[in-house]
Order: sequence, then C-alpha cells, then structure tokens
Amino acid sequence: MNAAIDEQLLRATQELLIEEGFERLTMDAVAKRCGASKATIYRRWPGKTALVVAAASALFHVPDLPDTGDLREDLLACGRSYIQSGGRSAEVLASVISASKHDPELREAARQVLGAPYGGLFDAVLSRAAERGLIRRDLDLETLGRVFPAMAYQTVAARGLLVGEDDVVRIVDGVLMPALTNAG
Amino acid sequence: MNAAIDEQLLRATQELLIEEGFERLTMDAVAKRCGASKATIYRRWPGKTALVVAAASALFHVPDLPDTGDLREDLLACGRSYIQSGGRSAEVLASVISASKHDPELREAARQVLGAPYGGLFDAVLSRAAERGLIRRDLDLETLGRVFPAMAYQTVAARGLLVGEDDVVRIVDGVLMPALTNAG
DNA sequence: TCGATACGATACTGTCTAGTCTCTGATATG
DNA sequence: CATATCAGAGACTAGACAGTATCGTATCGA
Repeated sequence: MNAAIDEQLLRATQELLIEEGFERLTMDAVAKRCGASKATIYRRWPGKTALVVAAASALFHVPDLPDTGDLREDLLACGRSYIQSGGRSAEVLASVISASKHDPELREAARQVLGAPYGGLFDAVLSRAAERGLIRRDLDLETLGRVFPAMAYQTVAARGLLVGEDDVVRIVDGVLMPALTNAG
Repeated sequence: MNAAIDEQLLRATQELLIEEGFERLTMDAVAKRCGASKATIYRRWPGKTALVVAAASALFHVPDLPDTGDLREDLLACGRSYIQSGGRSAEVLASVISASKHDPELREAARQVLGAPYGGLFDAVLSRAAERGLIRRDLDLETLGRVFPAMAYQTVAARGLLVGEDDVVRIVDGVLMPALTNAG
C-alpha cells in the first residue's frame, strides 16, 4: 500500500467534488486524475460515498474558539476560520451537504464525521459576550449565530462565489455588530 | 393536446424535484406518477432541463413590494412572500439552484426565467426606509438585504427544513430590526 | 362512418457509471 | 535464481436512464 496515493486520491476527489458535484463525480475520473486505477480506490474505500466522506473529512478540523478580548475581533476570527484553507473546505462541504439532502447514507456519514463544524462557534462567542455583559441579554443569540454560516453557505452554494475576507468584514460589521451593539 | 395533463406533469415534476433532486429525477418517474407515457412529456418539452425549468417557473410569481407604512411589517411581508405557496416553491427552487451550479444549460435557463425572484425585495424596502429617514444612512443595506434570503436558503437547502412564519419573525426581530434600529 | 390527432404502452438504442475480475509486473525472501 | 505475494491497470459486467420509434386505441369533428 503506497500511502502517497491515498493523499493524491483524496485531493482529486476534493477537486472533482468542487468541479462536478457529488452526483457527477465518477470513480473513473478520480482514478484517471491520479493516473491510478479504480481497483486502487476500491482497495482503500468500499465505495463512492466512503471516498467522498473521507475526502471531506480530510479537510475538516475543529477551529479553536477565538478569545482576543474584543467582540468584533472574535467574530471576525470565527468568520476567518470559515475561509481557512483557501475556501476549498467550504466548497467541498457545500457539495457534500447539497448531495446529502437526497442520499441518506451520505447524510448520516456527513453528520457524524463533519458534524456542524462551525455550528457552535459563533454561538459560543456570542454566549460568552452575553455572560461578560458586553451585549444585551435579550438578543436572539441562536438566530444571530446562524447569520454568518447561512450567508457563507448561500454565497458558496447558491451564488457560486467564494467567501473572502471582505465578506467576513461586511457580515460582521454590516449585520452582526449593528445588531449586537444596539442601544436598545 | 389535453391541457390538464400539462398541469399534472408539472406538478409531478415539482414533487419529484423536492423528493429526489434534479439529478435523481427521471423522466420515467414523472410519467409513471401521472399514469402518462414519456412520449407525452417529450411532445410538450424538448428534454429534462426544459421540463424542470417549466415546473419551477409555474411556481414562480413576482411578489408585490409591500408598503404598510411600518418598516417591521414591510420586512415581515417580504419574508412571508418567501413562504407563500406552502414552502413548495422554495424547495423546488432550492433543487434547481443546487443543480444549476454544475449544469450550464440549467443555470442559464434558471437565471433568465426565475431570475432572482426575491433578490431585490428586501433591498427595495430597506432603500425606501433609508430615503424616508427611518434608518441610518450609513448601514450596509446590500448585505442586510441578503440576510433573509441567505438564512431561508440555508434552512431549506442545507438543513432540510421548511421556512415558517416563526422563522420569518425570528430573522426580522432577531437580526434585521436590531441592526436597523441601532442608535449608533 | 371516416379521418385526424393525441394518447398510453412498450420496446429499443446509446451512453454512462458503480463495482468486479483477471492478468501483469514489481518486490521480497529463501 | 526461483518462487510467493500483492498492488495496480484496465477490461468487463450489470444496471440505470435520456431520448426515440412504433403501434394500437380513444376521442372528436366533419
């Protein structure tokens, strides 16, 4: 077993997920892109779903909870953790999430392995800010915590764009900070 | 040409788009669900893409720009126009948008026919409010205008839920109103 | 009644693709 | 050197599906 091939195959899978999406990704294409054969893939993963989940998992890492002491900076840090690894992880994730809607096996695997990677990050920062008395206590933090993930997801999945530093700043300064620093 | 069959076929297409998604929707399944034959479909539309675009278009209608005199009510009205027709249109739209990412023909057709149905609605309401001096002029209205569509889209496409009246209220009262009425 | 048209049913073609199988060639070991 | 082992390449299989073609039937107007 040549371990270098594993990495190549996962990388090719990631690229093809971005280029073609889950349904249109073929095992032949993955193999061809690596100059490998399908047997090489099936020796490592039992099927297409497993390969895709492995490729997505390889990009995933739990981001640290930022604590700069400044709410705005913490929020920006949360956003930046989203665009880490050049946006590739977001694109791959978007493909998998999109496909998992109609594929129970993929959905369950994605949920377990990728499981709301950034889901609680904004929530945690906001809750902490509330505890510290930096923001009002009557805000709907759960909904506010979903703003960034939702806008980032839509940007990638629906509009076909990448999330950049400027997007992070615009969402934090244009939506979150105005809502949070409301004098009430 | 029996016109009643047209409607049945479009309805079945909508249902199957929701249940299976674009890629997994088959012409056989559409025909079978109507007790029709594939020839009947192909007599009406040249192919799968055209059928799907027609099915999505049938659900689409340009909503009126609300003007109740109250900003919050206007925003709620914008949101409610989203969930009109029982959320079905949002689900169908999500399927088509999702598939159009990797299908140029579908993307172009969707853009022309469905073209940013609600895209400008929040924008328009917010711009009008700014002109009327109801909100500050230095807000990033473009980004704020995208908040609702993004969160609704994510709710449907990524989380697999339907957007309800309570979601509308939570987004408007939990995010938009706090951000807009910021004492700054 | 007759002709035209639209219908359902169904068989068929060509293409694509997940997954399997077989053979080859490299490497390691005695 | 001889032989065993194993990963890999690529042919192959089986099934799915878009789109086409054919045929018998029902409906409707003249």
